[in-house]
Amino acid sequence: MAEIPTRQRILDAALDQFGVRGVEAVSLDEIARAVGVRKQTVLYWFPSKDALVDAVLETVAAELVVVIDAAVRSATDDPLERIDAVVRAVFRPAVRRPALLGLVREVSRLPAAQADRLRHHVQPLVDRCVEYMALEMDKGRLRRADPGLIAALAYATVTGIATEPEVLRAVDWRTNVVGLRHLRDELRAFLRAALAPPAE
Amino acid sequence: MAEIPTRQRILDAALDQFGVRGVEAVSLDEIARAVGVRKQTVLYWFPSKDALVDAVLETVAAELVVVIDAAVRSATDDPLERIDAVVRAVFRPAVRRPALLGLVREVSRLPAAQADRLRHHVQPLVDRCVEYMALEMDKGRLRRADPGLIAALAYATVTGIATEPEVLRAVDWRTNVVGLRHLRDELRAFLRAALAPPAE
DNA sequence: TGGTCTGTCTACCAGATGGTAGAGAGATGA
DNA sequence: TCATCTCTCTACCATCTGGTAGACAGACCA
Repeated sequence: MAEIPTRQRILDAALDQFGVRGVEAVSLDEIARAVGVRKQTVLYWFPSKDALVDAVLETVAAELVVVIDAAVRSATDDPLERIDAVVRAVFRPAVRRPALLGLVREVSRLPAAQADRLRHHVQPLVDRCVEYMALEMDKGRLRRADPGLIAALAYATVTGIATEPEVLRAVDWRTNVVGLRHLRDELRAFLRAALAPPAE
Repeated sequence: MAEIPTRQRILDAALDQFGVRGVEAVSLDEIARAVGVRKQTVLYWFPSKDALVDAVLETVAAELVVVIDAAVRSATDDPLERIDAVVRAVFRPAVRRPALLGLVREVSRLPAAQADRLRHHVQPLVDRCVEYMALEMDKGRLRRADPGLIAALAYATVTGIATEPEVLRAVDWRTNVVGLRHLRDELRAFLRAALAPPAE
């Protein structure tokens, strides 16, 4: 069994903790402890906490872009199908590892410089998405609305439901396999209804 | 002009900071500074940081319950109108003061005891909402789906869009009055489409 | 053999953190 | 007048924070 290099293990642990508890709330000592190493080893691989945050953001952004890109490409031409494919692709990793989207959410609390860097990674994806939606609205295959805000709203729905298990507990939802599939299907139906053009 | 008592000013400042930056990331010193008082004065009014967090959660929960309750009562019988009324009622304070819903979101990072306390406040509201939705689905006035998950999804959409200004910036949205009204209307249309029964 | 390079460590440090102890100023009431 | 109560303060404290300096052990290389 090949062992995972220290640097990667630090990145993993940092992603989990930052994403779940927030960047400011997590100390280098805690990350080091989770990895089974001393704080100074963390500082050897990443010269400062800021550098570590940057690296984590970079990997998350890259990963998300790849997953979403693949999903978009794999789906049929129909926009509702495409959106569906993206939801299915993002849903599993996101719910299994709330830290992933949790970290994306964390951006709004980050200092501007770091937020900008992450945005820089994701912006092309967003732009393409908005353009695409505008086009499909013109074709009458999506409900006519402000494409930018629609994209933001869809994002908010998916991210919110994936990062707030507490809310799901409040409505008595179960975390098992059946519950997961049920949630995913409700999410897909919800988005589909929200985005489909009105039946004529 | 009557001056606001210290205790209240501490609560206000704490709500803003906790909601925007996260509970763990905010120190008592920072709150004290924002109020214009020493940390020990904060600790005089609230014997510990935990006690302060509890108090803030309590006031937020109470406030939200009142606002939502009033909106529900003021609307007509139609469920889509009711939901619309709630969105309109929550939207203004939420977007003006992102800390409000930000703090609700913060619950998923809180220790279990505090999360439970907040849930205890909000649970009756949630239960009533879910029951009501189930009823209206039976009447065919809401799209048939799992009422609990639908409630959670609608919540995720509203909270997400109100607490993540970064996302709105990514789609080039403007924070002015026109932008605000536009956003509110798109949000209402989005939810309406997601919740309305399919046109027959 | 000796020297350099890599990765982890121990030993610190200055500053911030949540919290305790108790002084002192002003109002209130006997 | 004196005592008490209410509120805010200064002075501390142990612990934790991100970060520096440098020791040390093993691998690689001449």
